[in-house]
Amino acid sequence: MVNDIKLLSTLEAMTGPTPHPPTKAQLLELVAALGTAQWQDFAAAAARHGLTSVQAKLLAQLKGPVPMRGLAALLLCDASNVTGIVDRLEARGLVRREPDPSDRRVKNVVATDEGHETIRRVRAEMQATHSALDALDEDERTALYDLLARLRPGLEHRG
Amino acid sequence: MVNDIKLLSTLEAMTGPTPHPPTKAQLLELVAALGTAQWQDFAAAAARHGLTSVQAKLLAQLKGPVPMRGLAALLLCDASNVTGIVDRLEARGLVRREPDPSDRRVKNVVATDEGHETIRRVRAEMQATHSALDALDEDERTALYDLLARLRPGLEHRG
DNA sequence: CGAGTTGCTTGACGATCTCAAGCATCCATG
DNA sequence: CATGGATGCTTGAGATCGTCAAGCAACTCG
Repeated sequence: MVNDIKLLSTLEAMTGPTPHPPTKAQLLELVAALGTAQWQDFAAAAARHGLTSVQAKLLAQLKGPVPMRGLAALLLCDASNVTGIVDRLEARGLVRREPDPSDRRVKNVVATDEGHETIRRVRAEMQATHSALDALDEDERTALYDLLARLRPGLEHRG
Repeated sequence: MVNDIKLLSTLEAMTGPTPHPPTKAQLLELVAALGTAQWQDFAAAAARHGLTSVQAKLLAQLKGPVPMRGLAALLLCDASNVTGIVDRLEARGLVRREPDPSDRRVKNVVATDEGHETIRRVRAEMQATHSALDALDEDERTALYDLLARLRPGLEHRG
């Protein structure tokens, strides 16, 4: 593919010389470092609102009503763990437990207005992440998005 | 920059049509999802070796001797927290505390041979991450590396 | 109806995390 | 040198997070 040569040289011109293609290990390390940095940015923003990162992560899942069991699946943890997290969020009025009309065993968790507003602010206050993305222009963001989208299938479908 | 147009069209040719540039929110969500997936891949690999993710993360920092204080800075947590984590790693022979020759207050933490070997295996067993990266060819990996490297400054230098 | 399954909670226990206190060691200033 | 203030680490209290086992209520199927 001839264009790939151009792509490579273009990027080298933008970012300084790339010492040949990166090792898989180097790429892995970079991905890990950025993932960690972004998570800490998220945790810090959540802490400013008196939330732990786990509480904020749970709150972020609540676009609609979600049963406890579903939250456990989303967070990849035991259902009994979700009970405690929701307890604390509910005690602060950020979340509500509603009975499921079609199955009386199920309790659906819903974010209150204050809950929605809080998680919206947390996302908005991830300054490090926002400013990092601002360093890219529109074409670069598109390129990044496409590359990351190609990584998704491999990472999500796991045992 | 004329070349960016070529870059964009090249990537579109490789990845299929992109429905216009992604929202910052979409990109953010994708980055978050992949960061989470990679972290869980890491945690699962660590668990197979009887390590918690935090223990594995600490072990991953030990290319050389690092004082307790330095570990606290790297992990962005309180020094008293590091004490407990190192205690448990030391009890399993993965890590050693050595006195610092130039400052008797300091204890340097060093990975034992078994510690190095364990973290090496954990990295090698991150199957989901490895197979995700295998989906990219060499030029794409280079492009991804360069784009991520440009994100680094914004994310790392934080207050 | 009865046996098995599923959804949630509870209790026990360990790991992680922070804060306040404490001890030993440095270091800077007099 | 002496001493007061930093600095590095540990300890203990207390909260959250995470798992597992056990229990109860409700659903499902025969």
